[in-house]
Formats: sequence, structure tokens, C-alpha cells
Amino acid sequence: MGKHRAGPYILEFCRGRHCACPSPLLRERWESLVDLKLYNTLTKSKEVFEPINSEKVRIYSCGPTVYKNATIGNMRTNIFQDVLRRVLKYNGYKIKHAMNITDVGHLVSDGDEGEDKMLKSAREEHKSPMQIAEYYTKLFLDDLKDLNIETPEIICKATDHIKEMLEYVEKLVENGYAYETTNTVYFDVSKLDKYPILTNAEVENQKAGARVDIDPEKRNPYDFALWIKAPENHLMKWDSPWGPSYPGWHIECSAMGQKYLGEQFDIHTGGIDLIPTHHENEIAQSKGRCGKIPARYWMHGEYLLINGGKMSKSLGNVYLVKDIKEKGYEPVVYKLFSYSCHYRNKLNFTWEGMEAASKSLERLRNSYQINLNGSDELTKEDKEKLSKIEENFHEAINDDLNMPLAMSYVWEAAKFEKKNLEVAKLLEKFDTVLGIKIDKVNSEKEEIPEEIMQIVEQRKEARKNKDFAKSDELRDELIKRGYTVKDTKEEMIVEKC
RNA sequence: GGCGAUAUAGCCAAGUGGUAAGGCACGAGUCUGCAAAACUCUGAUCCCCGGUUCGAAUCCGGGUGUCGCCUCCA
Repeated sequence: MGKHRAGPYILEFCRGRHCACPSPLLRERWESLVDLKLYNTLTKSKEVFEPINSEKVRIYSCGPTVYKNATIGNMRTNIFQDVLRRVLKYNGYKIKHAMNITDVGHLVSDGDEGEDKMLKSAREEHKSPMQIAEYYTKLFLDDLKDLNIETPEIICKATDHIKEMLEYVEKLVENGYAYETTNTVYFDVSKLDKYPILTNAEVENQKAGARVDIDPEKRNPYDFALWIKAPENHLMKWDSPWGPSYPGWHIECSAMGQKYLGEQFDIHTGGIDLIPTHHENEIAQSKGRCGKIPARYWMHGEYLLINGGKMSKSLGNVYLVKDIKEKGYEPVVYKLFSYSCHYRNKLNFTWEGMEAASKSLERLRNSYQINLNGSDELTKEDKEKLSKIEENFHEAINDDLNMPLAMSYVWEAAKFEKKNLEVAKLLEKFDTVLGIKIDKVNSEKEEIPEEIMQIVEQRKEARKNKDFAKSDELRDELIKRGYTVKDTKEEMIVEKC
């Protein structure tokens, strides 16, 4: 075991199987960069990230179910995943990132019976399931774009992978981890050495309070459906060894993850709610198929709260990216807002918070522009200061994506006393992680109507003649019509309120 | 009921043993005919009680509050 200098602190021991520090290249990385630490739900601790393949990091993210709108809560998770990608890139890694689109639908009711959500939406909206899926998939991808979230290298639809899922289930049957009942093919959790492994919860306790009618044919209460035999009127069904049927809701991620990233990849991400069932069962399936836990690091984003409570339809506080736009905010404002809190803590969404983020974004972009054109000379000392800020930023993002802390260093750079192109370049570098389009010019030139411009001209004339009473009167008139004016030495800036 | 989080200035929040980052708002100032914008400056001993320690927001015990999960959910 050796000691390694790692950024501003000393890593006591080089952990794991890389202890021997095999390659000079890796050793150099350890010595020159800050270690990337990520919190792993599997071990419930922060670990130094070590990719299976040092060149390319493989990530799987549980994507959206496309039978309804994605909320800003969903988007918080996507933002967290985006930051993860960007931080990995900042550290020099290449990425292969897969995300699924669940277009096969999950079940409406508890347990394994009930109407499929896709079908329910289809019936309510008088569209075919595929039309519903396409519609919401497009909206979801538009949201990602609006939020300047990088598109994963692989986006895979569940319905395109029925064959892979079937093969997966057949393999589980072959390995003795699955059994067939009248309506369903179940996974037998009693065959595993340990279940569950992601939570401490006692299976029996959890089940005791559940309002589920347990299928009497289940061998164990926690057995879950791998494949479900379709009722006559079921729209989405496929031929299988068990007749016309459709997949259970955990198998798609296992099958597609395995197809695109292999039996074991680096990081699996999702929302915190996926831990106790979906991810637990993905692990179960993978262990049943090949004996491996599919990913080495499991990362989960916490919930977004709305005014201190849960977002729910009944409270009428479900917000979409669309709502943010309708309130007049650029979607990226929401992204910046989400950086005010660590991804593993609950974040309280308020419009007041959005206003704060909006103001911040404007000021950061303003600082960028000023620095871009700044001509202050940088002394050696200044350069050292900037370098220290950069190091602190790197350390913050590498400490389990501590964006709130990282932002404090972004501000240090933005408020740096000297205005210089190098500061702008540093902000640009930070923005490769933030993704807030810091180089965007704040006030986009908007078309100002002719009648408004006429008033502006009149006001210019009044000011020229030092007729301030009239000038103020005209300003009030402009405000009444929805425009503000800012007087600078050179010009009069007109903006829409 | 069971399980688990969390409690830091008006708001959003970093910080897990050495005397509290940052953002927004408020206030003050510079600038301006006045404003606006911009820029500068200004604020908290960390829910309560007890303990450990030379030293705790930070560890332990006990309270109280809030939130989440246990059922589809990012």
C-alpha cells in the first residue's frame, strides 16, 4: 500500500485492486488530480471511483415512462445524471451512457394485476399506446434539450427489446430462479443468498403494511413478476413460450443494460424511489442470470419537494418544464436552481428560489461578458489565485458532486477583482460541468414595436432638453405598456418587462 | 404501526471535532436629473436539554419539529 498525493489532500491508502498502481499513466493521474469520490448506495459510503475500464465509463440510467409528462422532479434526477456525466468528462473520462425509454408501460394498480398505465392513457386520450409513447418521448427529449442536458449515447426503447427480455427470462427459468403460475412468471427471491441488499428493511415488515392482495400462487411474498400473461383485451402483448404476454417492469433495464453495457458496468443511476423495488429487483435478476451485481456504483438522486412537501396531483403542485417557461424563466434557470442543494438532499422548490436562480444566472453571464472584454493585467499572484479557485472547484465536484460548494468557487471567479479573458476562460471551463450556457448574452434583442420606439424617442428629446417632468411621465407611460428603460451615458436601453 | 432522513441567518443552502462557504432578498453606499441596471459593503454560534472532549453546528444519549418511504412514482 502506498501513499499518494492527490490534489490538496493526501489519500491515506490507495484502495482496492489498483493498489499496485499498475500503469504510469494512472499513477500520474492520481498524483496530479483530485480523486473522484462518489456515494455508493450499495455500500452506503463515499468511495473513490475506479472504473472497470479506465478509458470508458459505462453508465445506465433508468429513464422515463412515457405515458405522462415528465415533471421538474423527474428532471432533477436527469440534471443530477447530467452533472455526473459532465464531472466524469471533466476528469478526463470518456463515457458510454445508456438510458431506457419505458414505452411498454407499468401497471396501474398494486401487485401484478391491473390495467397498464400506457393503456389507461391511451384509452383516456383516444390514441394508440405507440402514439402516446412517441408523443411523450418527444416532450421528454425536448425537456432535456431545454435544460441543456447532454443526450446519453444510447437511448433504448423497451418495445424494441422484447426479444432480449424474453431471452433473459428464459435464462432465469433455466437457472432455476423463476417459476410459472397460472398468470405470471415469477422471480423466486428465496433462491438468492440475500434479499434485499440495498435496504435494511425486513421483507416481512414491509409486506405487513402493504395493501396488496398477494397472489396465493406466489412462493414468497416478495417474488416479483418477470413476465405476465396477457388478458384477452390487452393491447400490448407479444408471443412467448407462455402465450401472448408482456414483460414485468424490472426486466427491461436488466436486459438492455446487459445488452449495451455488459454483465457488469460502472454506474447505475436513478431516483431514490427506485432503490427498494426496481433496483433491488434488477440486482436480483442479474444475480439469477449471471451471478453478478450489474453495476459497481449505484447512485440515487433525492426528491424535489414543492413548498416543503411532496409533489402530487391531488395538491395541484405538479410542475413541468413547460410551466417554468410559461412563468418567463429560461429552463436552464431551474438547472442552476438545483445546484443550490446537494443531489442527495431534498431540495425545496419555490418560485422565490427560481427568482433567486434567475438573478444569479443573469449576473454570472454578465460577469462572463465583462471578463471576455476585460483588459486588466493579471499578476503572477492573480494567476495563482485563479489556479487555486480552479483547484477548489475541481475538489468540490469530485467530492460526490458537491455542486453547492462548487458554485461558491464559480462565484469567486465571477467576482474576481481583475477582469480578464483568462477569468472568462475559467468560467467557460466551469460551465462544461454546470451546463448553464454561461456564454449566452443576457438580453437578447427583441423586436420593439414602432409606437414604443416613438415614445422612447420623445423621451430622449425631453431628457436632452432637461425636461425631466416629461421624461418621467413618458417612462411611466412605457411601464404601463410593459416596457422598462435604463438610462446609461451612451444610450437608452428598452426592454420588455 | 415499521423503516429512514433532516433541523444552520428572511428564503435556498454548503460545512461532520478547532471558533460558521455561496446565492437571493433586505439595508447602506458609489453612479444617476431622479430611477433602473451595474458595482461595493453589511447579517447567523448552527431546534431544545444533557454528556464526551483542551475544544462540537460537527460525536453520544434524550426530547421536539418537519419530511420521506413501506403501494405506481425521479
